[in-house]
Amino acid sequence: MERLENITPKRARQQQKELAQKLDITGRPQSIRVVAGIDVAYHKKPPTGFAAVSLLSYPDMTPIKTYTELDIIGYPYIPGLLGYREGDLILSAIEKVEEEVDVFLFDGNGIAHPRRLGIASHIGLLIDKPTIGIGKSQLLGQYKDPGSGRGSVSDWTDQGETIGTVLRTQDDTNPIFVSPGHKIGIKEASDITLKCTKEYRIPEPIRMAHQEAEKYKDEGDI
DNA sequence: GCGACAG
DNA sequence: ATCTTGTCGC
Repeated sequence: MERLENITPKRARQQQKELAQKLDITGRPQSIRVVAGIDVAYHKKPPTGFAAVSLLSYPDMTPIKTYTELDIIGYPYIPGLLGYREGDLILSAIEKVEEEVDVFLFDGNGIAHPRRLGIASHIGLLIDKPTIGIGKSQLLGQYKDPGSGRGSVSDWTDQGETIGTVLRTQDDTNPIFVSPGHKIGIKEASDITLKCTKEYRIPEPIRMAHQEAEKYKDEGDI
């Protein structure tokens, strides 16, 4: 099978520009019943990574099931090329999912990226499903501080174009950076993300995947 | 050239 | 991301 990680940084950046042309950032998923959160945890010794894909019902956020995958990571962390580092591992985990998933939430950005192809957009194109990128910090661009209350949003722009929203998910807590990955619009991505947030800053699907990935890490070495 | 840089 | 203790606050 095609190994996403076997590509030089130079070629990867060129490929990103091409793939970004195929993105669809309009509309919204038909009816949303199941959302999945994805996260990857790392071991230190062998560059080992653990991916977790947690499925939750929408909008109540009731846990359904979690799928995981463990493997060696063969690509370094290079800002802007996160998809090439975690892509293969994540795709393997997603292939195991049997249920129908309506939207995937990623730990990382969507079109809020130097070449408009953050990991959420990249994976979204490969699986041809709606995806949303959730960042905990600002990678690029500008924005006006949102209000201090939960639900306050502000446009996130870069190079003169809107790339997402800065969303306050809890009163008086740092906002999160939301950008559409693929097959979803900016407004829709922001609204869905807020509904996936309960009592914490981070959306439940991603919190669960994060938690599951670390749990799996403790248990067994490869 | 210099500084920044999701996870 | 990961390495790590205590500590302020609901």
